[in-house]
Amino acid sequence: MPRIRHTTLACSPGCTVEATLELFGGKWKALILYHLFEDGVLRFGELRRRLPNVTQRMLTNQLRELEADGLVSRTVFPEVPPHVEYALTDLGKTLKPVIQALKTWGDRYAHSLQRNKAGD
Amino acid sequence: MPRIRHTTLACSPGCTVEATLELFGGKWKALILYHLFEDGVLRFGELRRRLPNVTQRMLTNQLRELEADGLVSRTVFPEVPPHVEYALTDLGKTLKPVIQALKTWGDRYAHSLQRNKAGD
DNA sequence: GCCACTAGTGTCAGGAATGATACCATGCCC
DNA sequence: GGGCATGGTATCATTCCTGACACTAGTGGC
Repeated sequence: MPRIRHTTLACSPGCTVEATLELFGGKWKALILYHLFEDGVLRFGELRRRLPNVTQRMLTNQLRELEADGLVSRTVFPEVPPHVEYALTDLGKTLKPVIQALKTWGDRYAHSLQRNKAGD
Repeated sequence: MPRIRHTTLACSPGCTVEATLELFGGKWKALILYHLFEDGVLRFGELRRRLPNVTQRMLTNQLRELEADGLVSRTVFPEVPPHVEYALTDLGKTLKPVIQALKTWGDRYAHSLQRNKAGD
């Protein structure tokens, strides 16, 4: 996914599908959004704990992109040690049905998938 | 997204979100699925015409992966010149609400996106 | 002084994803 | 025989994504 950068929005019909997908096509973005939907506001460290397989650098990266796309807000509290909170923006919250659809499908049909199961 | 290969399904809650995403995280898979939803059955060449920016190799590739995941069926007619038809499987059809959710969101909020608009 | 804590950043390297290009088979038409 | 059409493959190069690792700042605690 991501990995994916589209050039224009004026391509084929259904291109908005692609455009939407790019927003959370990043390897961990959907998961980040999911946790933010669950928990509301999360600090950087809390996110790290919820996503143990994600490198610090990757997490920062994905969060920055989500922020740049206006889906996630980043609030810095000028304290020591640092304190940063991440939350969904209003725009980000509108993605809830989309993420929900992904999760619903996954919960229901994940077992139907053949390929990745055994070897992977 | 692609490009993304997850290792286990038994990670965090919400992992099914990721798992689902991997199915059409490939650069063009969502678009392929979208066109199959629209048109039902499509020949290889018809898909190519609908996705002009996709290389032949990429299209083949993505179709093979969709087939491997059981979302798309491939029917070869032993004729000359070759004739191959692609269609959604029953499992593939269950993805409709998901793709629909992506499209609905995209149609409604695409204009709200800042980043990719101008320069990109 | 030394270490720890939080939220990062910088650099490097490996590998996967993607694109460009050329090539193949076969039957038909001229 | 030459060219066209369809649905691919093979090979190569490149770009991009991702991960590992080390490093930073400022304050508090020992």
